[in-house]
Amino acid sequence: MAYRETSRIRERKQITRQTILTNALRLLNESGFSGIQMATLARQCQLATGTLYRYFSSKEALCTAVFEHATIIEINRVAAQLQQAHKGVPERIADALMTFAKRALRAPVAAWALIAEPVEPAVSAARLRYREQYATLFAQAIDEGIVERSLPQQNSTLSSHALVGAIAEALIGPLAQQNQYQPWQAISASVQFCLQAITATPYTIICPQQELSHEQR
Amino acid sequence: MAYRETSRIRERKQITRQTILTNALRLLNESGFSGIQMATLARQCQLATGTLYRYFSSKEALCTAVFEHATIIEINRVAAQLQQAHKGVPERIADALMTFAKRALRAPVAAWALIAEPVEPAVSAARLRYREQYATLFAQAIDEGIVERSLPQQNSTLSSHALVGAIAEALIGPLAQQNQYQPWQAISASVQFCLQAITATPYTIICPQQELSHEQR
DNA sequence: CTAAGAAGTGAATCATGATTCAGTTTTTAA
DNA sequence: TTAAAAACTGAATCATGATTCACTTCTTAG
Repeated sequence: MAYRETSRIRERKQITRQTILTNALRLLNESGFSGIQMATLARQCQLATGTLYRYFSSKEALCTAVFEHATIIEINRVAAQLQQAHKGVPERIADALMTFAKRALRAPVAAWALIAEPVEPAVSAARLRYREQYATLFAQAIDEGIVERSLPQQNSTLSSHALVGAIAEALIGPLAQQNQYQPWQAISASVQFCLQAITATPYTIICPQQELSHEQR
Repeated sequence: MAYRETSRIRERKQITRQTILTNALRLLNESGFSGIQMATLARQCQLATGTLYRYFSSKEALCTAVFEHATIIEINRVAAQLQQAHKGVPERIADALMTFAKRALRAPVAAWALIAEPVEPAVSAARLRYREQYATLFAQAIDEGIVERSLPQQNSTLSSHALVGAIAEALIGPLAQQNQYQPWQAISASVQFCLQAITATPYTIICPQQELSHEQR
């Protein structure tokens, strides 16, 4: 017996892994999953292609990890909106949904990659986990709302899944093919739909076009 | 001497060519240029892969032709808007720009493919011709407007190119990466910008959100 | 310092999809 | 009916990018 992994090595590997993910994420933002090529990625990380396979068993596994890495970033943004202490739960949820949607529309290549780009089955499976994570987050907020009486009694797990499904649908539409409505219309309608669904009262959201026409006058 | 191409054969070849383009266009709408595979396309057309090469010298040439075919469809839509006899030129141009933008947002995979998907150089060159065709169309309308006095005197060629550039920019932004604004905001602002640019007077467009909130009340 | 055990390397191999081409079928004019 | 000239075919070949693996370098415990 001689070599044994030390914390120094563990940390170094952690950094290398992070480097790979960061560079892959940049490629994802530039041209989607199809833009991630093992040789290119290795070069950008200053590693040999073989080394990538010491960190990820296949390109599919790598793409899945990138997917999850990107998702965590988005999740954190949404989580931040859900934690605004000075606002009520319904408003926080509306903010979170809007943030989710706006970020998707602001980085559409990445959003398209995360939501609609045709990918291998393993990445599709990650998509399901991704929605699950969002649902969990929203479910916590809903539970909070129920406790503070700003939301009526309800099954928070069910509500949160419905909520994620509705907002994703509103984004998949505009980003993919077969929708009949327009992006912003779909988003505001969805947020309104979601909020009305969980508050069980009418809910009006501020329309970005109103801000625009105000500025221009 | 014996075989000589007859009109019967010429027509049959024309139909085959059209079949290829139609099937390729469907693939384009489904998953962009990367979704067009020679073997798949040949199968869908009930042809051998080699036959595709009798009609198009390479996949690149085929993609270019598909690009142009798709473009012609879009051009015809825009042209139809520009020909509405009962409306003034400025309104017709606004309608045409909106149509262009809306269609792009309604078929974003195709729009992304036509406007932003990374493609071979020959297809990029087709993009320039595509913009040129739009410019020509708008230039004709502008000239008409000048004659009927609904538009002030101006260089219609220059104006039309500026107009196409502005609206494309407003679409490339939302569909690609680095923009700061939202799709509908970008479109309405661009159409407003374009109309104000060519009419030299304030111009307000109807905001889709207003229709929405009206419906929902 | 040394040898076991990893980690890292990159050229060789494999898989996928574009392209070619030798052979087959179709079409035409005489 | 026939032979020239296409048109068509699809298996073979080529190109690109993922994956492997024999080898080298690094790290650690003794």
